[in-house]
Amino acid sequence: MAAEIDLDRTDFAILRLLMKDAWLSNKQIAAAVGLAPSSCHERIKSLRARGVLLGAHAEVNLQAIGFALEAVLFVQLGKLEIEVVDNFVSATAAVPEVRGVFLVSGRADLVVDVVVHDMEHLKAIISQHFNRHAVVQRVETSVVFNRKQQYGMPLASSDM
Amino acid sequence: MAAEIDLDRTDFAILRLLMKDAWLSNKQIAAAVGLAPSSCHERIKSLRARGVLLGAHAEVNLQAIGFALEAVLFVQLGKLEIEVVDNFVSATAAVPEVRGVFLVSGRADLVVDVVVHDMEHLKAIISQHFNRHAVVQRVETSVVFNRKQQYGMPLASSDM
DNA sequence: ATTGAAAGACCTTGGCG
DNA sequence: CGCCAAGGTCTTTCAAT
Repeated sequence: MAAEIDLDRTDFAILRLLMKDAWLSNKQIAAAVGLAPSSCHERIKSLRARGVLLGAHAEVNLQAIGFALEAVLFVQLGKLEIEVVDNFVSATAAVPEVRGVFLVSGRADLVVDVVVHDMEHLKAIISQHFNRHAVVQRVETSVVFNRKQQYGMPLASSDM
Repeated sequence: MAAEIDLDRTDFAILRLLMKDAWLSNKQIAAAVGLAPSSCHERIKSLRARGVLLGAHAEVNLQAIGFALEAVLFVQLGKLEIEVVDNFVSATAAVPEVRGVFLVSGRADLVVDVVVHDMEHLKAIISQHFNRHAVVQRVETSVVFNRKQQYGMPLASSDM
C-alpha cells in the first residue's frame, strides 16, 4: 500500500507551482519549468493519471460571506471499534460546516475544524452532530482567533 | 472590519462548483448555473475583485510522494503578548512542512498540522521550530491515523 | 521523454438589450 | 445584469525524434 511514486525535479516544480496557484495556464507553467507547452501538458496528465495530482479547489474568503466564526473541536470517543470510528469520521466530514477531520492519537480522538456563522450555529452543529451520538464521550471546543494555511510543497525549493 | 459582502444564489452556486473543482472551465460553470459564458465570466471576475474568490490550489497526494507521516501538534505558549504570538504564528506557517496553524482558545494555544517523511523528520521539525523557541512552553504531539478534508461550501445546497 | 505544428476549443472584451 | 459575436489565445493531439 501507498506505493512510492518517484518524481524528478521538474515534476516537483510543476506540483509546487500548481499548489500555489492552480489557475496558472499550462503555457505559464511550461515557461516556468523550462519545457515546451506540449511536454508540460503531458507531465501534468501523467501526474493526474498516477494519482499524484488529485484535483484543484478554489480558496474562498469565508469570513467575507458570513462565516465569521471558526472553531476546533476536540472529540473523545468511547470504545474504539475501528469500523464505527471510521464511519463517524466519514459522517463528520460530510457535514458542510466541517472543513477537516483528523483521527489522532493522544488525549483527543478527533480534531475537527468547523466554520460557522455565529455561536448559535456552532451550538447547533455540536449538539446535532456530536453530542447526539452515543460514540461521543466529550467535546472540547476551542475558538479560532487566527489561522494561517500553507498551500506550498512541504519541501523547500532548495532541497531539490 | 470584515465587511459583509452579499451574494445571490448564482454566486453561491459558482463558488460551490469552484470549491469542488477549480479546474472547471468557465463554459462548464456557465452551463451548470444557467448563464451565458460571458455573464459567468463577469461574475467570477467580480468575485475575485471583491476578495471573495482568493485563488485556487492543487490538491496533491502527499502520501504518494513520500510524506508518509502526518501529525497534529498542540503547542502551549508562555506569556501571551499578541505581537509575539502573531509573529510566531507567521513563522510557523512559513515552515514548509506545516499545512496549517490555528491560534485558539483553551488548553492549547496553537494547533499545528504538519506533514513529514518519517519520525526522524518529525522530531527535527519539532526540535528545530518549536522546542528551540523561548515562547514555547510545551508541545504535545498526536499522530494522524486518518483524515478527511472538505472542500465544499459550508452550506447545504438546499439552504439556498 | 520532448518537440513543433495544426485544429479546435476556450477565454475575453466590447457593444447592445 | 445579462447576452451575442469576434478576435486572440490557449489547450490538446500527433507524428517525428
